[in-house]
Amino acid sequence: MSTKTKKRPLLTRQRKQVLKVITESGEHLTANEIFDHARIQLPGISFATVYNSLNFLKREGFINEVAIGSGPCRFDPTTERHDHAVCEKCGRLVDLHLDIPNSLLSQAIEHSGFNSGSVEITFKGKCSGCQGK
Amino acid sequence: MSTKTKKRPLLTRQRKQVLKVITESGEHLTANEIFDHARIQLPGISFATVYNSLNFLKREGFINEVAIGSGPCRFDPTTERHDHAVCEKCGRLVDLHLDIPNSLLSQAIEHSGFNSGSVEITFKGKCSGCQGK
DNA sequence: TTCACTGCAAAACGTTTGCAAACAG
DNA sequence: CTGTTTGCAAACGTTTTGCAGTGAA
Repeated sequence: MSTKTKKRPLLTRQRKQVLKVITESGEHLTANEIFDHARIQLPGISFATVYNSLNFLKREGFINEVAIGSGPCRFDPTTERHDHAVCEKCGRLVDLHLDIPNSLLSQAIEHSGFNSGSVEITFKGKCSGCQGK
Repeated sequence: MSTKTKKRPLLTRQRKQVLKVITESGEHLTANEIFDHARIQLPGISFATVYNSLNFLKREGFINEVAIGSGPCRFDPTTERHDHAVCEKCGRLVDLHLDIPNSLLSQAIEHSGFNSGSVEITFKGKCSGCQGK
């Protein structure tokens, strides 16, 4: 209930660049890859700043983090609710937009005892390139 | 289609112990926690062997790996299809058994272009202990 | 004997942190 | 001036690897 001034978002040059890399890539990049790409236009940027920016952007809701297995996290510019397909063979990660029935959401809330939240589906299968194997 | 002898499972003492710890804990332990617990009954067991065993058990389908955020992986003795609820505040992880409509599975297959696979739901919300915050 | 598994230590990897300098308000 | 962010390097926690020794068939 405070009337104090909100902490403002402060999108610095570095943070903007990190966000831009993620948004424009069309993929789900790792922190390392984001660093490499960001460095092209901002040669002085450091690793720590990339991680710092990623945490900031995550906290402020500009991006999402996607964890798969024990490997590095990937970052997703799509913040609206959506799902993922992961290839069990090669680890390929693809966005999906599935229709979640309301019954499923209420079932999840009921079974977990958690407060209302969001549902995310991970579909594990074999991508087109790995089907034969 | 081979008629060759299958590689036998080879459940050694160490691997059995790791599996036992995971199965009997009722939680989703990290590799570190599994090591600590396994050491009680098998004092000589090493870290590397725990990881080695975890990879073996994973590969052979005895356990599943659950990744959340950038933290350590957790291990799940439930290998049948099921879902998870993760608390966004404290990271608590709970098993769920939700009814997945067939339409959702076929939608996932269709949208992804992947071969048939399995669907896993992650429900993100606030657990009972974190609701007020 | 043979071959896979274990234990140990060290390395590799991903991520975070401490701190001084740079910067914005 | 004050507080935040940056860059650098070093630390940290997690996971993997190399290799000699052990143990089971």
